[in-house]
Amino acid sequence: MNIGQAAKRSGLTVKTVRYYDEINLIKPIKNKVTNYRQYTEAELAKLQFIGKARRFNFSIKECKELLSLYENQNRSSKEVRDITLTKISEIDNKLKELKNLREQLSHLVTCCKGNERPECPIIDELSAKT
Amino acid sequence: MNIGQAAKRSGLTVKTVRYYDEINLIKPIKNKVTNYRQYTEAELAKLQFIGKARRFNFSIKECKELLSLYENQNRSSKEVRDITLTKISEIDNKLKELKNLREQLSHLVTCCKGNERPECPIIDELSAKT
DNA sequence: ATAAAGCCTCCAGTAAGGGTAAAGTAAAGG
DNA sequence: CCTTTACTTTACCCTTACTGGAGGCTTTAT
Repeated sequence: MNIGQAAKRSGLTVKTVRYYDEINLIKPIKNKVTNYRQYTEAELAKLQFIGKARRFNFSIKECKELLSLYENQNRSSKEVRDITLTKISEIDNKLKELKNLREQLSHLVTCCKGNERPECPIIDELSAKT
Repeated sequence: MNIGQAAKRSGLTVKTVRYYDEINLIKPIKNKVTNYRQYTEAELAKLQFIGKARRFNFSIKECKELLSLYENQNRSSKEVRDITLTKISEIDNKLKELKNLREQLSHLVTCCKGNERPECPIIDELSAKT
């Protein structure tokens, strides 16, 4: 199938699918005459796989690893699990950081009157010498 | 003072300070002879202000707004507060999204045996049609 | 006098595509 | 058969917020 079909059926944009070809993630064969990309059902399945992995917040690099495990019948489920655990721990770090930020910002907000006057504890905090 | 001093005292890198000049965030005067950037104490204070705002997760664009409020003696604290509230709500959205992802991934991990065998519920999930 | 440190500009790269343009190709309608 | 419309191609610049490096001045220290 052409790239438009592959994109539609995978829920990705044509741009994205073309990008995945460019970075050697999923390279279809090309029609020698028209120079159009030709996607097989197997390649479509990989596009769908990548799309889902991306939605799970895996980076392209991680998607590449997962894809090679997906294609490898001799994989150990441990490898997949380890990548996932690493991702979870990254998410945990990000969560901790964001919670901390939220805490600090919301503290500042409660201190600020939010009126027409210029006095502002938020600005004061941002101006404070560390 | 020269850029090296300004960078050191603001806790930013020389590269970053130069970048802030380039994007018209904080533009020092330049010595006509040596072409060196010359930072005043007031500009240093702004660099410190930006540094802190960035650490609070404000984007450069938001830093620009905050900086103009910082410099405006007629500001209303409400404006500052509103920017901060918007930032908090963005953080909340991100938190929600990350918590959701974490939930799903950790569920998958508990389903996966993580052994030497190839059967893997994580791969299966990523392979599943939508 | 010379070497090291500091400064300058310009160029390229990062993640993961998005936007647009010019041009070739295909399919449908008249 | 011709035209219009839809699809595809490559190529280039844009995004965020910098970071790194090359090559070349200036200042400072020895």
